[in-house]
Amino acid sequence: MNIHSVPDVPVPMTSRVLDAALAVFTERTYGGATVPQVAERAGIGVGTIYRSFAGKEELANGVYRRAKQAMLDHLVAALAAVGSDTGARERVRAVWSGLAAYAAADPDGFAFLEHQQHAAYLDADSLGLARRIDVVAEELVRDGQRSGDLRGGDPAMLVALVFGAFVGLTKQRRSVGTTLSRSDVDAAGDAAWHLVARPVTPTLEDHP
Amino acid sequence: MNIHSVPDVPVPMTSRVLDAALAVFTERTYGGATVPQVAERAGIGVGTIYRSFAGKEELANGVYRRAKQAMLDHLVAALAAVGSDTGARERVRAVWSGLAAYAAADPDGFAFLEHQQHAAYLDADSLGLARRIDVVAEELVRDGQRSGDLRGGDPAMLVALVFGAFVGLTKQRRSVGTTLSRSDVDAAGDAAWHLVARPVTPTLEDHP
Amino acid sequence: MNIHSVPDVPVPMTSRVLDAALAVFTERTYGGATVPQVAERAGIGVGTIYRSFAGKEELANGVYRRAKQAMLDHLVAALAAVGSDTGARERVRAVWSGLAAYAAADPDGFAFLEHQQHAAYLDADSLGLARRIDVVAEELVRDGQRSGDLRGGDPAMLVALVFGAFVGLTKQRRSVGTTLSRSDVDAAGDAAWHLVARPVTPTLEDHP
Amino acid sequence: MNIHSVPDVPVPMTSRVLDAALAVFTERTYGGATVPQVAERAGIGVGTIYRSFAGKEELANGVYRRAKQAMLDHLVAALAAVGSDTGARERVRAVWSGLAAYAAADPDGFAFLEHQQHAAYLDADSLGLARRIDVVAEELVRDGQRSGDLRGGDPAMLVALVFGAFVGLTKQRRSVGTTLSRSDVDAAGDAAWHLVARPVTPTLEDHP
DNA sequence: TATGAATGAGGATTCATTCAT
DNA sequence: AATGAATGAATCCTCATTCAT
Repeated sequence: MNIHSVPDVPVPMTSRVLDAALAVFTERTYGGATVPQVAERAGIGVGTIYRSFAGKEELANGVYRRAKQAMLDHLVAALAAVGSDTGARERVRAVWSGLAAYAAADPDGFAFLEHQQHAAYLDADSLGLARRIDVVAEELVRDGQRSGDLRGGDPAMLVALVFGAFVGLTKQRRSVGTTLSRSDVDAAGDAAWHLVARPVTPTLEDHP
Repeated sequence: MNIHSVPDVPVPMTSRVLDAALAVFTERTYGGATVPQVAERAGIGVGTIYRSFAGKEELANGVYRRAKQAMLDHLVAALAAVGSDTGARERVRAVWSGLAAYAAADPDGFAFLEHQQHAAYLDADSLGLARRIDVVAEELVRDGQRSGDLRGGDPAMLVALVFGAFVGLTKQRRSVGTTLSRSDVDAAGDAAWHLVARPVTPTLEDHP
Repeated sequence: MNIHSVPDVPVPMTSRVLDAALAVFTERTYGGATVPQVAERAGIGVGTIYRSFAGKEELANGVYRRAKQAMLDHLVAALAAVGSDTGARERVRAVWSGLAAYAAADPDGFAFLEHQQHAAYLDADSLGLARRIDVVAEELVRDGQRSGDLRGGDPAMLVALVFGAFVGLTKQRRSVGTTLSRSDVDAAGDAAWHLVARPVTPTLEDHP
Repeated sequence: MNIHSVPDVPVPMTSRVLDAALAVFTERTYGGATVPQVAERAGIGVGTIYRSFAGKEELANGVYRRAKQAMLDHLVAALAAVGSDTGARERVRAVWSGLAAYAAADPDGFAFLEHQQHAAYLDADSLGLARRIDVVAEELVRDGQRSGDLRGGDPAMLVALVFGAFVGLTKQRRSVGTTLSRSDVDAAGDAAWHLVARPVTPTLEDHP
């Protein structure tokens, strides 16, 4: 039924609630969503939600955590696929593809993660998970900078630029109602590579 | 007091309300903000808000419109400053600086505009304004593509990538609590240029 | 301009306010009317109302009192016109015509007086005035009963029946949007007379 | 508990709310009543009201409809009791008794129906019901006029006179705090009969 | 004197949460 | 375990009243 479900296995309650909550929170924002709306979407009674989650806030943390973890899993899987001894370009490509894979597999999850102001309800665990993904990405950038393949500057900034570019892309696609094709992803990924690649022709300017 | 105020002139009610609403909406999201919170922030009574705005929704449209217009003004001003006969690189730089100038002058406004799900309350006028800014940017990209300075592909996609990169940058800075320095902006702008620049034939330079 | 105004004399503030308040209270009920609505109807500022009346409640008492007094005046005038030495039939006719004259001259006032639940805001003076009109009518009934022209029973009850019949008539006419013609009034007045007239011994006439 | 309840059956929520709303609306007018007042009277939470009724307006329609229907039922029952082949006098008596029976069984309902300005919130269904009761009464008058038992004139007017007289009676009784006794009703009903009866040729009796 | 902007208590309505079934 | 009726605090909004102009 969705990225988080397994065929032929009855979807457990918690998962159904998270699915519904993700859909509703994504569509209406945490603050704009109501628990009854989540219940209706899940096809269950309101009270049932409270059997799995202490309240709306914990529910939102559950949604956030599951999505963030899935995104991390996709990134890690994409990086693992190219191996750890490839060049920076391959690894950036892998990251970009990993993001695309997750965004394709769980568009609502991706969109939800991009909402601003999660701060109002995120707990320490959720924040820690968010931090881990940043750390992975920043480490990657540092590696690339060390090898001379990536441009210099604050790794966090480069990560933010690439990640932001990808988010911008998905947002635009969402606004026009289309999905990213394989070639769109590749074309944009190529562009994103140049965003962080050590500029060519720099030979003259950088080291005269 | 803020980007929208003029020294030594008493701030009109509407403006005070918009200022407060922007701050509260940005901090807590439209759905998470309450009208009393806005009133308290503005230092006025709740009822006073309803003298200037028909309701929370119209208030949010006012906030959105003012911010979007200011962003557009900054972009137009930055482009006007470099003239219309400059090369693509100069113009991309101008756009990037214009965004930075607006984000620096009105950080809350910039952040608010980046919120997702404005759709729940934006009216036709607001949507029209949003569209205008996109049109300006896309036209710029088309020009650059025609002259061969920018890479090919859907102009809207390139705009989304650049804009997204900038948003990612501001978001990251906000999360660590620092502001963008002039050199940060320039460094990131240089990176963003390569995001859209026509790639130098990679065969020779990259793998000689 | 209305029953309470005199030609060529500028309408004093208090009167304008009462006129507007009567119209609004009649149309929307005391509880459903707002002071700003009264102000707008009067073509004046809200604050101005509070220069003549301490509040909405006192305003309603003013409206009530003026209307009740006008009704009393009409009744007294009609009775005076037929003199005090006429028969019961003439006097009942006079009362009926007096009511009709007032209802014609000040339809809103008449309708307002018929609203239920004035009790929520009427003060002692207003209640006293209301009582006076009842006393006049009951005394009239008692006279007629003494002379043998009117049927027996609680005078207050007979008054209530006649008065109620008249109110029912005006209400029905209001609901269909027509006004009472002279002949309507007379026909209904004739019927009303039989309501209180001492019945002719039915044994002979009805079953000869 | 009231006219609408059945012994030994737990009063359903809707009914409890209607009972309370009737009491509060009757006492304070639709515009002057508040939903919390209704809730308190019903001994339930405010939110509970909104489970049975969409809002104050729909609640008022429910109250109106239930009362109007009950009044209609009483009239129909009273008419059925005398049969359709009786004379006009019997049928007028039946109507009068039916009104009295309803007013006795549900004084608040009767009083509420007499409020003016229901128009502000009544919906089409409620208005249709109101019309039905008028149609029944007018048809009765037309029958009586055809048979020569009732005086001529617009049937709606005669209905209005009789109905108005009854309303005047209940209003007066309410104001003095007493209830109508059987003999009061009969005495007043006799008077009301003469209100609509074809007058006996006045020439002989009045001026022999 | 007349005004109407400003106010905040109060009104209608919603919604997170509980708990008896 | 699951439900959804019931709740009342919290929300949006209105309006009687005040007061500086």
